[in-house]
Amino acid sequence: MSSMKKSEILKIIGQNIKRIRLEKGFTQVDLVGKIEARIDTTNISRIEKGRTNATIHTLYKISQALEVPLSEICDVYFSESV
Amino acid sequence: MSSMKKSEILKIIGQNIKRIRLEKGFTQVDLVGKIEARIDTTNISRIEKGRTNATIHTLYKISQALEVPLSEICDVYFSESV
DNA sequence: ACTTAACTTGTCGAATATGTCAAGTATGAA
DNA sequence: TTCATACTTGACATATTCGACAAGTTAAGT
Repeated sequence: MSSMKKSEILKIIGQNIKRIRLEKGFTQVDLVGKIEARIDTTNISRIEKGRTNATIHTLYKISQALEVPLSEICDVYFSESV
Repeated sequence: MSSMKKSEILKIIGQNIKRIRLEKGFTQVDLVGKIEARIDTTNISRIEKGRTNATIHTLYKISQALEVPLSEICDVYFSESV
């Protein structure tokens, strides 16, 4: 399990975001409202679905809205055997 | 310190990567050689310098080459007071 | 001074992320 | 059924990433 495919990474990131968002009881619209920086539900939906390879700044904005560290969103398993 | 500017985030991410890379004694060329996935030193340099808003997949590839979890690269301080 | 290695930076083209808008789906309540 | 809320998806325009190549810079060693 040395390196995951791109689609797998994106899916995991998206699942992380959706899981945290639901745990906190937020809707996608809530997230958009919580941050001054521009972002919209279309993109959030696509990221949660793993359909888009988000930039780190977009993920940072989402982490701010979710009130979690960016690193929590980026929590993808790691294997030492590269 | 509720939300950092885009340029600040990118700079921190870049510093993380460069610090880890140097700690491990790798050159940028080393990194490129360590992963089968295509990536080049031009982009690594720009990311380390905070000049480019990298996608999560690119950062993942770099994390693989650095042999650290993606979340370590994405370690940006978090403030509860959003 | 010269060479080499490591890194930076500019440019180019192709691919794609993002915001915006519109339309569609799903669910639940009245 | 009707309405509202939440989410998804497609299309479009704009901006930017990313790989590539070339050229420039910096630092260390001989």
